[in-house]
Amino acid sequence: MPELLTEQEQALWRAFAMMSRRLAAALESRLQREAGISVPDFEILQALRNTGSGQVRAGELGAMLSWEKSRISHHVARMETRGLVERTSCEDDLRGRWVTAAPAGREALERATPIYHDEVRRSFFAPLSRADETALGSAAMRILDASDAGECQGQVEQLGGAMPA
Amino acid sequence: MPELLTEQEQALWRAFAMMSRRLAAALESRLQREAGISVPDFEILQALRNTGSGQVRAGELGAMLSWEKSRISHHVARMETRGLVERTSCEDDLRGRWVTAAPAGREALERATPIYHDEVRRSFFAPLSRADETALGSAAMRILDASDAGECQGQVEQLGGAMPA
DNA sequence: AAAGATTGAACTGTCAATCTTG
DNA sequence: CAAGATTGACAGTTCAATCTTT
Repeated sequence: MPELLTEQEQALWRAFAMMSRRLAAALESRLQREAGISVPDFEILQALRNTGSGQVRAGELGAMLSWEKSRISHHVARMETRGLVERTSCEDDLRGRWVTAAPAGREALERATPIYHDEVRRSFFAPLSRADETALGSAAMRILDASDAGECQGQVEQLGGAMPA
Repeated sequence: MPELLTEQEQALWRAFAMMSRRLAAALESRLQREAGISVPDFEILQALRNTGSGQVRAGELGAMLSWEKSRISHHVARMETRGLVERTSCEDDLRGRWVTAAPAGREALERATPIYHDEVRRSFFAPLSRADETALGSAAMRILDASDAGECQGQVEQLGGAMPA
């Protein structure tokens, strides 16, 4: 195992890691400043909207986002105190909980969506050529495939069908 | 600004974000499990070693890692209680603090280094072709350049000179 | 007053323990 | 006991306030 990375490889890895952190931070601060919500808030609200009924059980929400169940619970509880979502008990299975977007949550999502898309476009897509995009897509697919190895169903296939040619 | 991303673009961005999170999580859990330290711990210890004298002032450490000063202070304090680093006052400028690696910190770094490199090789480089590497490097450079716009001196040039052809 | 650093409060995410229902 | 979810304790991070030295 003592095969260390070359200088070139270390430089590439550091650049990749820094790019990732930078992009995440830019998105976070812009969403927070201009829409008053965090990226995790946004992801929850988006997942709720992507559900036809607008009602999702906490566990399923966790599966959609690949979050731990306790993270879902804590985060949804915090969002409820801020009036962004509501929680109600299931009738048919009293262990479960329905999570729904509150009016304020829907408004926040509407405000946040164009900002989110704009920031991704500016900081991620704008500097990339079409060739860069294609290459990034294939790289992401391979790395995710390798890390999957049997878990995390379907999140990768989604990209496979939608890749830029 | 209401120019939303296409489905393809959203899929690419999601894949990229998931890849980043997955890689960071894999590295974190492996380092924690097999070497008993976190990635931030590792970064601090690495930065201390990369300094010839083994002595760095807290502020400079923050500059090396692009961390906030309070983050450095909190993290180094925690590492000190675990016996990984030591802090001493500067003689010439009593406002400053020297940070040095303690013996346990140097041992942890030695243990962690091959694990860190191995994990980066396995989860990041192994799935990539040479073409993927080159493309990722150019993409990272462009995105970092765009986000820099005057700040963060020299972290990008480092890659420019060391890119895989 | 400015620079270097520490501190405390607030928030996020993780792990293990717990509670309730099936 | 297993499944669905909540809770509490803890580490990491940020922000603003503070303290000391220049």
